[in-house]
Amino acid sequence: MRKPHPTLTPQELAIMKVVWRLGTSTVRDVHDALRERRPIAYTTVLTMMRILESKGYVKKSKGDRAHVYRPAKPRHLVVGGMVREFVNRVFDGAAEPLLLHLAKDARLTDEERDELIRIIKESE
Amino acid sequence: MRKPHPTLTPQELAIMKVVWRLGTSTVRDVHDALRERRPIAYTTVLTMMRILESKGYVKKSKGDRAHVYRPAKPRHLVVGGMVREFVNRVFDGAAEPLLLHLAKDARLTDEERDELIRIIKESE
DNA sequence: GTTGAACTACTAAATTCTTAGTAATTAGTA
DNA sequence: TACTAATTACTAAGAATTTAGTAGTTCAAC
Repeated sequence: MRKPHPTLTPQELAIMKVVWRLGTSTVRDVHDALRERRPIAYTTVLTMMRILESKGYVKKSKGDRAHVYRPAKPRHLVVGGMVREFVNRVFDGAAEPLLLHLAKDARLTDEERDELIRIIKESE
Repeated sequence: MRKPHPTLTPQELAIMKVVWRLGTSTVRDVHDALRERRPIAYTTVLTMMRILESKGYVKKSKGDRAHVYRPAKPRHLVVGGMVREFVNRVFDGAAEPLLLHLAKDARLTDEERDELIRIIKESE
């Protein structure tokens, strides 16, 4: 009746950000990292890791004591998919309006502006 | 326990796209427009319109026969909010990585590229 | 070897989102 | 007036998402 989220749900993403940052992590590592920002139960993180594993976003291997997780898909690929999904859903697939929108009110440094212009010119 | 969607849910957005496009519409108008793309029940649209009204995205007024709806918030404002939420959630608030990502694989025409560069230069 | 801490598997419940049905109302028409 | 078509209000239910508890296992230390 209702479609599953086509990419990462908000909480899945929050977990994956930590997994990508740490490279290799146990549930405890991820739990510790998340708890710095908000209260969350250990078993909640465990459940999310299990879901992420079943969806193919992380891989689990036998560690010394606890299981060791590592990302199964590189960050840029997954985030790229999320960007594409967003552009499709909100802008009907047209990236340009979003680019314009961002370019207008993003606070960019001179260096960032230069780099961006360079990349745009290269992209033809 | 679970947070409500901070902006428009996917189906709310699909409805709002029609409402923004038509400017003034009845439930039937929106239903007809949506049905061109996918099967959906009249009462489903009705329910969504009621939700959108309660959330303040559309306004209802007495029409000749059916209620007449019109957008309560301009498209660019709502979409802007969605972009901001996305940037916050996925890129921790930094617009630049998203801009770079889009600039790299957006298929832009020469005109679009020029316009974009002009806007970036103006934005300092 | 027993105890305790850490960890996992399994289960479950609250909430949101999506979809739609049923009954009631309204207005036009035979 | 009685019937019909359109519309609305109310209700509901299934799937997805998020959160976490309970029971059981494993490993290390005493």
